[in-house]
Order: sequence, then structure tokens, then C-alpha cells
Amino acid sequence: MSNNQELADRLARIARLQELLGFDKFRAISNERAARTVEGFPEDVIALSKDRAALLKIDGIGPKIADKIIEFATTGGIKELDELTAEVPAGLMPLLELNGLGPKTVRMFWQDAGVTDLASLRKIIADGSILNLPRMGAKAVEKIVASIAMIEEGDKRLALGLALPVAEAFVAQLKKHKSVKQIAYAGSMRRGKDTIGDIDILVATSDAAGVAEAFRTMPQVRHILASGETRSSVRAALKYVEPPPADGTTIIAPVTGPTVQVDLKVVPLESWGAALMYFTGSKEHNVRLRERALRMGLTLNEYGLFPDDDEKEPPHKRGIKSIASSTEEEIYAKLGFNWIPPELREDRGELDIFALASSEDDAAAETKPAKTSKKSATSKSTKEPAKGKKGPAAAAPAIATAAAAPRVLPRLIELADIKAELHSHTTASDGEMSIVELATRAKARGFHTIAVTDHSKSSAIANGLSVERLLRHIDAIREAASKVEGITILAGSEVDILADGRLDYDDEVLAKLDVVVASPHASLAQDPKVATARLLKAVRHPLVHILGHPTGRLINKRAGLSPDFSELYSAAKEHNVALEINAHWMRLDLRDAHVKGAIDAGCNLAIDCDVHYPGDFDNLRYGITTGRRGWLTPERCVNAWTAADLHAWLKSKR
DNA sequence: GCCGTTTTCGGCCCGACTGTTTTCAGTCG
Repeated sequence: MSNNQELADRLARIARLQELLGFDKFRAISNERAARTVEGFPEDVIALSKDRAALLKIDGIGPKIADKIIEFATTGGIKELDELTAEVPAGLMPLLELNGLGPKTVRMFWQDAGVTDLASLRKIIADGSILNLPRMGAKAVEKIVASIAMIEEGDKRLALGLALPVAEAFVAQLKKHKSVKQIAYAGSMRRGKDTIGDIDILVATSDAAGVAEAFRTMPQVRHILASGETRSSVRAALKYVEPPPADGTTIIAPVTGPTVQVDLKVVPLESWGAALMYFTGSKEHNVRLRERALRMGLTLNEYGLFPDDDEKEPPHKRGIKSIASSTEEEIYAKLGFNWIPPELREDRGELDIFALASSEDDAAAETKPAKTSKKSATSKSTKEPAKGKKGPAAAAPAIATAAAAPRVLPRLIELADIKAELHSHTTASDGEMSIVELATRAKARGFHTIAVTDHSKSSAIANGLSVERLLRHIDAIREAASKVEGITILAGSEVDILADGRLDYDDEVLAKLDVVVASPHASLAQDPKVATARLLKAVRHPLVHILGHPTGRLINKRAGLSPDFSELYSAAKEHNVALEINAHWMRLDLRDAHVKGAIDAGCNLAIDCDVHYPGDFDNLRYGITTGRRGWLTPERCVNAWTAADLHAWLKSKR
């Protein structure tokens, strides 16, 4: 686990303990918010902790939390956390994970009924004494029992690549319903997160009952959890198709396999934009937008943007006309923003880019002045742009320096920008296609270049090539290149980075290759210091072009390496090595926050499909989404370069 | 615990839903 992740976990634990202990809830919220900030922070926070002033510049981090970060960096722990932990029975914390149980209820169980863990909660349910507690009726208990069952099944977040096809199938099916005016999936899926909790489908229709009925009766629906007039909720099968085995047969997951929760929400057509924004999130992004609305004398909810008149009843219920509601674009515009791509809506600087311009807009806004009771929420990052700083702090707080960036969001990478695949496997190692088939498929996608990069000798399990086989393979690639027109076929290798950082082939062999992708495949639980040295050695190797799946993580299966990313980024920039975003949905490695860090550090990135099977080209969308979440532009993605530029870069390392 | 272009105290985003209640607390997204 990375330092940032460990610190974020600790801060989040402090927040949860504070809630359980009945502290002021805003204190807990502050710790929780700091946890999310640290988690998404592109630089290693330990390195950043050497400069307290830089820490304090980060939005949401004040003196107390800065000290906790410094304490964690120097001692590896946080005393406050230990003290809070000692006050609460260890078994109580997992109860917070139960759906429908919040800190207030769990605290009440603990204080009033002596519940200390799941077992003692079960006991008061079994003997019925739970019914004597405040607000505990038969239905409430029934829900708790269901939540316990759910958590025992292991309710992990699902990889995007498993969930997205399910969502698309629902959308495609429901679109056929004639009454449907608008339909889209929203939530973290629309933002392109690497894992999702559930699928939110939004629909605007003139026949809510009919669409809900169609939704509940789709063939992949296994259970109906709730069904109302405007909301329905089901669990649907993941119709997950495995990559075909060698004999060409296709395995489809059985109907009893894993399921995912899908929620359908019916919204009024005139509120489509507001509802889509609201349900797309993120929560943090929405909070910032609503704070901004308040400063402009407006209020934003899922029905639209309204004048803020201080009445308690929501404006849409009083027939107040919205200022904007039907499209996302008009709502963002009224708030002084261009439309923000969903992948950026994480409150990681996407709103601050406009901050300088928007403070001028505030004065010119045609709406009434903000009320005195609602304080301005202008973030720290809108203060003076950081300038003239030296040392680690100068590069570190990307969030804090966002105001210094141009006032226009970058033009993010798109699927159509990709013109080259630089990481692919053939039957020579563990792929399914011949060189010619691989090249033909790449050409059909409009690519100008494909690099054939089979595994190196140490990857025995993947049928890695000995030096002799590699040399013959290079000849075969050259021959195929002369046969297939309209695409450049490059001879490459995905070379193992051995545990000590040496590469799996000698330099004279590597020098014969057009493209070297160096990737870690074994020893993926290494100590971070060792891992850093290992990857740095590969990046500094003069013949390496791309660092492949740098951490080796597998989503929900393997954490992978936790190198010091700041060092990795600066080495990659210095040695002109592209860092890979491996587009396979099981990897997505680098992940979004790392991409942002690499971009801020000035690195180039590669988005590659690591093609083994024909269908693997389709994983490109996940790599693109991950790149967009990391603010990747086509200029910084080697796969989006012209053939001339790409080939010149590759040759520059020969 | 953080924050500030009415600032160093007194606030802190918004609404739906649920289940328990007869007006609301707690949870969720």
C-alpha cells in the first residue's frame, strides 16, 4: 500500500472513530475530507511533509491535520488514532459498513445495549431485545439482517470492465422503449473510476411505469430489491465473457454467478441536466458547485439552479422557475464554468482553474448578492499562485498551484486520438494471434503503427522467448512488415524487469529492437524502497522506451508495487521514458492519480492494450478513461503522436 | 477541524427516503 493510501486510511479511521464517539460532526468531516485529499494526491505525501507551509496550502488541510501528516511521516503512526482506537471496541467499526447503519445508530447500540461487535448485534436481534431500542421497529431490524447477509457475501466494488457492459446493455434495451426521451448511466461509472459500487441509470420518460416494468423484467435481472414510481433497484447478472481459451470455445458466466446492483431513476425531462450532474457526482464536486451557487445568490439541487430566497421549502416545489436545468452545459455556464468532462469531476482542481476568472464573474453576476449568513467558500488554491518556491514543494502541491494554470481545461485525450499500439503479444509467447493478424486488426482500427512485444525469457509461464527465439522472431516481424501495407510493424519486446532492476536481455540484444517495453512481472510484493530502486534502474536504462504496467497491480486481486512515484516521474522525464497506462480493465496501471502526478511532473505516457486476444483492443476505452481522469492530453500520449514523431522518439534511443 | 474580499468566531450543501413517529432523526448519495 502506498504511503498516501496508508495515511488516508488512518485519517478516515480517525473520522469514523470521532463519529462513533459523538464528536462534533464537522470535525469528523474535516478528517474525512483530508483523507480523500491525501488519497488522490499525486505526489508522495511523505516527501511533501518536509515542508509544512506547502501542506497548509492544500485545500482542506489546516494546522492540526498538517501536524498529523508530519507525525505519520516521521513516526509511521498517529498518536491520536491510537488513543481513539483504545476508546472503542474493535468489533464496533465493521458495523458502520452495514448498509443503513450510521454512526448514531451504532453508537446507540453500543451505549444502550452493550453491542461491541457483529456477534453481540446478532444476539440482540435473535432475542428480540433490539426492538426495545429507540427507532428500532420490525422493518428496521429486517434491513439490518439483510445488510449483514450482504456483507458476509463479500460486497466488493466491481471492476469497471465488468460493470460497464452491464450498464450499456440496460441502456440499449431501455432505449427501445418509445417513451424514453433521455437515458444515460451516471455515478462513478460515468466518471470512469476503475471500480464502481453500483450502476445508476437515469431516464427521462413520459411512461415511468412502463419503463420501470421493462427494467425489472430484463433477462439479466436476478432479484428485485425495490420498485417504486420513480426509483427501482435490482441485482443483475454480470454477463461476463471470459477471453476464449485456445480451442476457440466461449465461456459465459453461469446465471448463478456474481451480480451487481442497478438503480433506475426516473427524472423530469426539464431537469435532465441538473439530475445528470447530481447523480454523476462526485459528491465533492457537487458540494463545491453548490457552495459556488450560494456565493452567487443561487441554490443548486437535482432539479435545477434556482434563485436562493431563503425559504425552507425547496424551490421546485413552490413553482419557482429555474435559471438553468435542462442541460449540464447551461448549468455550468450560469455558474461561470465551461462544461466539465465527467472524468474530471473529483474536486481535484477542475473548478479552481476557473477561479481567477470566476471571482471577476462574481462581481458582474446579475443575481442578488450572496447572503451574509452563507460564507464564501473560495478555496485556498485561488489565493496567490505559488511562485518562486524551491525544492520538493515547488513541484509537489499540484492541487495548490492549479490557479496558476491556464483558465481553460486541457483538451483531454479521446479514443480517436490513438494511432498506435505499442504493447502486444503473438503466438510466439502467450498471445492468440499471428503477427499478420495482429497488424491487420491494428490497421483496421486506423492505427499507423503496431509494435510486437512478446514476453522475454524469464516469463516462462507466458512462454517467454529465449534470445535465439527472439532473434528469429525479429526476422519474422521484419518479413511480415514487408508484406502488410499501410501500417508500420515494429519489432519489440516486453522485457521483464528482474527483481533487482536488471533487464531480462543483454544490451546488444535490446539494441536490435525498435521498441522496448520494460515491465515488472514477478516479486510484486517488494518493499517500496527496493521497488523504487528496481524501477528507477529500468527507467534509467538507455534502451528502454516504455515502463509497462509500472506497479503490476490487479484490481481487487493484487496491490502491486508501491514505489516512490515522485522519483519515478522525475527519472522518466529526465530519461525520456513513457509511463504506461495499461488499458486492461483488470490492471489500469498506472491508475488515475498516478497519471495526474506524471502529467504534473512533465512526463509522457503510453496507453497500451497489452493485446493478447483480438478483443483486447476494445480495452482501449478503459485506458483512455483512466488517462482522462489523470488530465492526459494527446500531446503527452505517445500513442497519439504522428507516425513521424513517434518513430523519431523511438529511434532517438537507439 | 477548517475557513475568511462583511473573518479569528460561528458557521459549515441539498433533498429524498425510510421508518419511526405524529413532526422528525438518521442515512444515503
